[in-house]
Amino acid sequence: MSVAGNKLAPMGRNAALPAGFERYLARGGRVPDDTGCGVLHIDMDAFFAAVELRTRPELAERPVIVAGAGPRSVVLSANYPARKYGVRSAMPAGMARKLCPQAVWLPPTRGLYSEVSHGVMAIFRELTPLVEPLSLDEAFLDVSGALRRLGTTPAGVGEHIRRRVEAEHGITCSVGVASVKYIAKLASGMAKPDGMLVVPATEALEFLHPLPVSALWGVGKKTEENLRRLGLGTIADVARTPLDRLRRGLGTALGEHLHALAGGRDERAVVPESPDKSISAENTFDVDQHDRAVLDRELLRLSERVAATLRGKGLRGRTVSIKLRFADFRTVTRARTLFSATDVAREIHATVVSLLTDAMKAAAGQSAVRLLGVRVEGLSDGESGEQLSFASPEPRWRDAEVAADVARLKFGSAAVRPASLLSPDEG
DNA sequence: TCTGGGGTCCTTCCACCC
DNA sequence: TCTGGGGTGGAAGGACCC
Repeated sequence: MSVAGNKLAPMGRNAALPAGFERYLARGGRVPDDTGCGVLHIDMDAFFAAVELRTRPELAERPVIVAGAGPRSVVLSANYPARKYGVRSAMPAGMARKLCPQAVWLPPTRGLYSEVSHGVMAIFRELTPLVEPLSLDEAFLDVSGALRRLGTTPAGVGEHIRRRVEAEHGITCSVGVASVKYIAKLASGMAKPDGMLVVPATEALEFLHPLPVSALWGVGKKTEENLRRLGLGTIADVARTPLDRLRRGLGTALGEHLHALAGGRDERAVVPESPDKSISAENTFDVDQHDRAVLDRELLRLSERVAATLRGKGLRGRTVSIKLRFADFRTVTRARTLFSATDVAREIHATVVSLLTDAMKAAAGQSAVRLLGVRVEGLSDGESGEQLSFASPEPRWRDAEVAADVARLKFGSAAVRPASLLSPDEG
C-alpha cells in the first residue's frame, strides 16, 4: 500500500531501490551503522492482498488484486506479481483489468484487516510504548529509550519485528531505520518487499540529496510541477535554494517544510495518540443521481454512520459539512456551525439536508450527483460538549439512537435502521 | 483508465469586533 | 461619524497522505 519511492529508477530485486543504494540494505548479517537511529518505520507489504493470501496460498505466485465490486471501484491492494504489470493501489479497476487481464480479483474483508493490524501493533507496543500508527498497515516506532532494556540495537529491533510479524501473522513487512521520521519512511519504501534499510545518521544528506523532489513527504503532483517550474528536480536542488525563494514559490508553510526536510531536518516526534479532528462518511453512487429523494435518503444513511462513529468514540462535533461531487467531478463543500456540539443523526441530517439545498442552488445547472459526503468537525469530548437547551428535542432522539447502537451491537448492523432506509419489501 | 473513502493541513476570503 | 488595521473565527477549496 505504500507508494513512497515508486517513481524511482527500477533496480535489481527491489524496484524502489535507486542505483548505489544497496549499501543501506541490511542483509546477510551485514548491517549499516545504526548508531543514533532511534526511529523505525514499519510498513506491511501489499497488506490487504497479503492477508487474503494467507487463506489462498495457491494464488501466491499469481497476480492478485483486492478491490470492491462496484463499477467505480479502485484497486485497494495488489500483490507484487500484479505490480509487475503496473497495477497500483488507488488505480481505477478498469485500468488494472487492462494492464493485467489474468489477475485474480478478491473482494476486501474489512474487519479482518483491522484484526491483523491490531495484532501487529500489539507486537510493536511490547517493544516500546512510543508507537504511532499511520494507518492499518504502517507505524512509526521510537525505540531510542528502549534499547538498553531490550539489549539490542535499532536494526536488531527491526529484525525482531520482521521475524515475529511473519511467524505470528503470516505476512511480511519492510522496515526503515533512521534518525528522523521521514527518512525512516523513505527507507522502508525502498526496502520493499520484505527487507530492511538502515540510513546511518551521518549519511542522511548523502542518502537524500540524489532523490527526486517527488520523494519528499508532502510533495504530490501539483507541488512537483511547481518545483519543476522553479527548476528544482532533486532534493539537493531544494536544499540549495534560498528559503525565501521557496516561500515565495510554494507558500510559507510548504516552503519552510520542504526546505527543512531537504536539509535532513524533521523535528516531528513519534506521538502515540493524537485526537480525532473530524469524522466523516461518503459514498460514490454506482450511477449518477438526480433524484432529490434519493439524495436525502443517502444523507440520512451517512448521518447515521457519522453519528454512530461519534458516539462510539465518545465525541461530539459543532461544525457539520456536506461534500457534493457532480458528474463532471467538480466538488463543492458547504458547512454550518451549530450552536452546540452534537452526536445525534437527526440533527446532523437536518443540517446537511438544508446544506444540500444551498449547494444545489450554487450548482449552476449541474444536477447529476456522483458522490455525497457528510462530515462533522470541531470535535470535543461527549461530556464537555453537552450544552442542551430545555427546548431541545435532542435528548429523546439521542436516547433512541443510543438504544439502536446497543441493538446493532447485539444483533448486527442491519438490525436497526430508520424506516426511510428500508427497501419496499422490508417495509 | 476515468478516477474510493477516511482523514489532515494549508491558504484565501470574508465578516465581525475592537 | 467615518475609516482603517489587526485579530479571530468560519467557510470554501485545494493538496496531500494512506
